[in-house]
Order: sequence, then C-alpha cells, then structure tokens
Amino acid sequence: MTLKIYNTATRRKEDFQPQNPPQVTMYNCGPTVYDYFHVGNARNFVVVDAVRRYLEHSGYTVKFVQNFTDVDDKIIKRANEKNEPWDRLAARFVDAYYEKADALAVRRATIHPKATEHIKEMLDLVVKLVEKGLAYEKNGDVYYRVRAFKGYGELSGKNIDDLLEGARVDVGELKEDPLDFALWKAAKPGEPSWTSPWGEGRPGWHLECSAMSMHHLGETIDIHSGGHDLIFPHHENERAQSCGATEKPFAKYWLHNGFLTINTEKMSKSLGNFFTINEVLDRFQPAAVRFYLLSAHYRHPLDYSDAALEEATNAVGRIREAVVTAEKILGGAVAGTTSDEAVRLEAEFKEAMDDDFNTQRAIGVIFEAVSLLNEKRQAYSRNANGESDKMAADALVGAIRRLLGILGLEDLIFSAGAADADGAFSEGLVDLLIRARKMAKEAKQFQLADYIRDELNSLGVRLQDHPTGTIWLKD
RNA sequence: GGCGACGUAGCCAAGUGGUAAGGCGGAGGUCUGCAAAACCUCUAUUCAGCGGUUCGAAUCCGCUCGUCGCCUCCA
Repeated sequence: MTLKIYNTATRRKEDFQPQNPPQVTMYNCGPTVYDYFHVGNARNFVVVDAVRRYLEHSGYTVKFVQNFTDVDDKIIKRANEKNEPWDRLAARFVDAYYEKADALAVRRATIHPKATEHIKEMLDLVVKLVEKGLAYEKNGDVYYRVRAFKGYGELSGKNIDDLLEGARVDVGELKEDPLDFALWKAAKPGEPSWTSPWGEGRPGWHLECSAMSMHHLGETIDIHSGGHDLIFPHHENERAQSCGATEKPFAKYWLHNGFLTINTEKMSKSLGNFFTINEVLDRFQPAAVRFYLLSAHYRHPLDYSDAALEEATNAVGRIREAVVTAEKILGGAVAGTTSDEAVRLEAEFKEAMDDDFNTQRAIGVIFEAVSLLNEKRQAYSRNANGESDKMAADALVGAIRRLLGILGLEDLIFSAGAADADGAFSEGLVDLLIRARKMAKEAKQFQLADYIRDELNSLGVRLQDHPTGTIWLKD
C-alpha cells in the first residue's frame, strides 16, 4: 500500500509521489515571532513534525524548511508598545519558539530561515514579476497584478469575481484592482526598511515564503503545509508569486491542518480565546499535550478543554504503565525480538498512517498492542516459566516503543520517570525498603508493610505486587 | 451573499457500500492480607432528521435542521 495524502489543491487524496525519491522537499509556514505561540499553532508544528517523522520512517530523506517571519506589522506594533527594538523582540520569541517546540519533541527543521536574511531573494523575485508584467509600482509600493495571473484562485477554490465584494483597500493604497496585494511596502517613518529599486521599504508577508521556499528547496517543492486559515489568501498568493515568476508548479501537495477550537470556535489571537503553549505546558505533561494534538485526524477540528488534556494524561499514563511494568517484570528484553502479533500491529499502524496520516487510527493500534502486552505480561508473571509469553511481551514492548517513536511520543512518555543524577543510590534505597516491607508482610505485620508503601507513595514511588515480586514505578 | 467542512455512545474519536476500532468515564467480577496495576464481562439494534438508489448504506444521491470555517491579520 502506498502513502496517500489529501491535497488541498485537488480536494482529493492522492498517491504520494515525490519528484525525486527518496528525496522529499517540504516547507511549513512558521511562526510570526511577536508573541509566544498558542496551542493552535502548536498543533501545526506537532502535526507537521509527525508527518516528517513518518516520511523518514517510510524511507524518504526529508529536507524540511520552516521559516520565521521576523519582520512584519504585528512585530513592529508590538515592539513599539513594549518600547523594545523590533529585532530584539523577534529574536526573543525565536528563542521561545525553540524552547517550547523542543519541549513538545518537535524536531528542528533542516533549515529555519528568517525573512530578514532573505531580502535579496525577495527583491529578485519582485523584479522578475515586474519584468513579466505581473507586478507594478505605485509610490514606492509594489503590487501583484492578480488578474494577470491566470489560475488565481485555483488553490483555494475561489472565483475572482466573487472575491471582489469582500476585497479591502486601505487608505493610501493605489492599487489598479482591489484584489491586488502588496509585494513590497514603502517604508513609513520609524519602520525597519531595506533599499530597493523602488526606494526604502520592506517586504509584504506573502513574499517571504515564496522566496525562501524557492531559494532553499527549488522552484517546485513536494509538500507545502500550514494551517487551514493560510489557504486564502496567503498560500494562494504565494502560489501566484512563485508560479507567475517561474511558470512552473510551486508545490506538488498542499497540506493543511484543521483548527484547534474552544467551545467549537477557532482559537485565535484576534478573538482572544487562546492559551499560550507556556500556560498549557505549565499544567500538563508534554507527552499528554503532544498525544492530545495527535489524537484527532489532522484535518479535523480538535476542541480544547482541561477535560480533554486530563483524558490525554490518563491515556498516556496507561501506555507508560504497561510498558514500564512489563520491562521491570521481564527484565532485559532480548533486542530484536519480534512476533507475528507485533508484525501484524506494525502493519496496521503503517496502513493507518499511509491513509493521509491517520494518527487517531494509528493510536488505536498502539492501544491494541498495549492490551495484548498487559495480557502477555500477566500470563508470564502468573506462570513464571512461560518463556513464550515473555518472548511475546518483549516483542510487543519493542513494537510499542517503535510506533510511539514514529509519532515522536516515545521520549516524552518515558522520560518522565527517568533516573536522576543519584539514581543508583535512590534505587538502592527503594529496593531496600521493598525488602523490608516483604519481611514485614511475611511476619504478618501489615501495618508496617502498608506504612512503607504509603510513605513511598507520598514520595511519588508507587509499588505493585506481582506474582514475580514487587516492582516500583516513579510517577 | 459566495465557497467549503462537519454532525457516530455520558464525553473524545476511527470507520466512506457488507452489517459499529480505540481512548476516557461508569457498573459488576477475578487477582491481593488490604491496595495498586492488570485481566474478564457489561456500557450505540445504531451513526442529526426525512426521503431515494442498492440484495445490502453510518458510508452514495436529494432535501431539511444544526454547528463551524474561509472570503480581512490569523497555524
């Protein structure tokens, strides 16, 4: 079975065929760095990261570019409000992006270009568009002549004439047509600016992604992604700029994730109904947050609530419990152990992910593996010589860890209870207490035994008695 | 107004022609000195409603109702 990807441009699932396999070029519209990102933004980063990981798992070599928009109206406005140089503000939130994205196990892109580092490429692109008659200058602004590009509206399914009604013209803009959009904006006093053939100015928002995508990945890339709200006008305009200049396709597959909602309404900064990633990570484990963001199909809306995050926390806990318990009871797993069941489950996982990255179905497969693992582990511990149960459980542990790894969840889930610096010493103490409790139990001194268990519990060390002996887990 | 998406159990959510995955929560049971964890059983005769196509539909078509999104900065 081949990987299928839903392509916004055709509104269909299509077989994924990159231009030059095994190479895949991928560009995701990254954050505008004027504030901490919110959970809705995080969904895009996590979903795209999972797509990238799955492509690599499937044997592709992914060159992945995600930009930082580090100069734009919102950054300038925020900098003025805070009385902070605009470039320092942007740099601060670039750092914040890395810190929180790292926390969610979102891998760094191959390249994280910044808009301000690609002014030259942008100007070259604008010059080319002017030369081709697709752009024109008015008072130091340069606009894209939308009606001169046939095919405008094809990505978003818009009809040019329908758009006219809602088109907006700001005061002072001298567009030939209300639909035209700014490629380059003449500098206003006090704003950052760069020298251009049309005087001092700065780039329009849409321009940077076209320039950086083509510069780093070539004129036609395999996958271009972003949130659903970028389809129009941002991606439509990027496409017009790029295809207009090169007369080649800009992106083969357009991938857009659905919104994160609150009470079914889109989470957005303008509505004010958002939670920053900082607030959310203060209250919930990164593993639970990432799990939650992957717990619905990426194109569907996902509603945010404390209850949903708590549920995700419990679900992640079930997986962690099953694997950690099994590993403690089984002892060291034999590397590379596998079984028919593990092979079957991994195939089902692949089938789910091949179907337009159906992470929800893929997670269902992982839980099926968790149930089977618990069953095998219990059978093994009740019948201590069940070598075949041990092999089966070992294989499932391996499979579960691999599958979680593909979704970027393995490290997040299992790092929580990792040993600290003086881990060996602490572990020795816990083992000592467990032996003392065992002696108390054998002497029927249950009060003392329970005291040891309860006190360990209040320190975050939970005991489980199994037929094979007592194990402990750190919450 | 134009274009588009969605409506599946108490909640979240897969399933897009062959008779309802999975998770959370809830009820009962097994194991245990008691727990914890786990396991077992149960928890949607039915997929917003009404019609139609079909041997057969949650899945296809039509209409109705409801929710949301884009059309302006927005992941």
